Amino acid sequence: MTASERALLTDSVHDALREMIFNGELEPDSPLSVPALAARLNVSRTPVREAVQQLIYEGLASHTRNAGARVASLDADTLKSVFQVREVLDGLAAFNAALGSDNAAVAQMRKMVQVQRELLSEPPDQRRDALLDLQFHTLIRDNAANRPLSEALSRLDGQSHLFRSDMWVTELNRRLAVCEHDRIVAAIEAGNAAEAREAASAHVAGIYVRAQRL
Amino acid sequence: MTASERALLTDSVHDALREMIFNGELEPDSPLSVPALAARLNVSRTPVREAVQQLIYEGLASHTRNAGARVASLDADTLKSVFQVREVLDGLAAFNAALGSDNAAVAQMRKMVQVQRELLSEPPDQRRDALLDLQFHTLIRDNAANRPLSEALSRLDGQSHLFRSDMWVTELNRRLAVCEHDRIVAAIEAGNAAEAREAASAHVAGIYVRAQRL
DNA sequence: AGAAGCACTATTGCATGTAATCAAGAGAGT
DNA sequence: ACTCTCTTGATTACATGCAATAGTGCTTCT
Repeated sequence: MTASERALLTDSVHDALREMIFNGELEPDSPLSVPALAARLNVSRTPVREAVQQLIYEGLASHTRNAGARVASLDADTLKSVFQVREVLDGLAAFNAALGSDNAAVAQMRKMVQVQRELLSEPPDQRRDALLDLQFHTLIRDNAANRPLSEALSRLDGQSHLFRSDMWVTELNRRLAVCEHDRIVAAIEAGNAAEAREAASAHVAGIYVRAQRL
Repeated sequence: MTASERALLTDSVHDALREMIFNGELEPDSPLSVPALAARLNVSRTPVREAVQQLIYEGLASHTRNAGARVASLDADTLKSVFQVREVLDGLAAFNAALGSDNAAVAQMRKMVQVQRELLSEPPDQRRDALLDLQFHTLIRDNAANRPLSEALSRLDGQSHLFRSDMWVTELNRRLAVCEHDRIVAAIEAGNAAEAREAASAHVAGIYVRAQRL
């Protein structure tokens, strides 16, 4: 046993900042002042600086020379680009998952969709619903057995979730999402890779199209 | 004019390290000791540390807790994964480029392929040929008008070029590469997006398959 | 009033100090 | 010879110091 299993400070800070961003505690375009955050989180500037750089790398923050970083805000063009890439990569992830998932993994997917379906009868909760959706997509790409793919998708998902609007919680979209997730899982369970790819791509495209009409 | 247009030290170091890695000066699995590199490059440890972290983000180095970083080495599985993702992303880039490239861009592409064709009559030079190939692919994705796509591809290209073997310089592969590049450019010039995607995907797949039989 | 210049403050980018930690090799015991 | 322990040396992870720089608000001039 290597004694210290304590997490790196940098990573804790990174997680904390991610959380703040997704919470809305740090809104898009908020400045990310290293000294201020260091004081707020009771750590020195170094781990904060490194965490902020990770955010920049992930596309969750942007940086300008000698002017520090701010939380990224997605303009319409970038959003479109992100979803265009997700369309093919989520498709690929589903394709691979259809070839590689074992029964346990499929069962977990089914369970997640089931949870979402049951929540349809309850009032919408944007945070919760977005988190569930994120977890579902994460589960699929984890079964794609392709690390570079997972990492790329992870960044794109993060950027997607920067864009949070009321649209995500309309009844129509919640129902459609469950329906589309169902189709993806069914294809994966059947081992039908081509269908899984098509279903996942269509799902991502659908999310984007529905986001367009606010 | 904002006075100082001098590049950030961190970025210079980052570029220097990339260069060393692609040169073979730093071979895969070489340790990246921050103090040693700092001394070698005559800068303090901070910019080196940050540059190394950028390499890690890019997938050009890997890191283990309290043990520092080393230059990444691609095992067969990872290489396969990288190429699987490149297959769809380079396809998407070509698709977009076919829709968005202006005449000047197409002319530049044509010129690059022409240069490669002319070099066929000269003896192979792995460094030069790999660089040309990289530039060609970069040119196409720059015309895809999709920043997230470019960034993802940039990382994957970097990882691809970590894997450098004699295979790249066989006569057969050089000829096939020119031929395939030609097909891509032709499709882009014709504005035939579907064909461009297919051509680019096939090209990437071809590179991988040929790399397999060493 | 509006523009231009200026001093001030906060922050960055880089340098360096330091305790904790790990890898590696010497030496002792079996 | 083999393993185990311990020391040694190097390195990381984090803290902090500091000069240079960008933004901010005030003052002054037109």
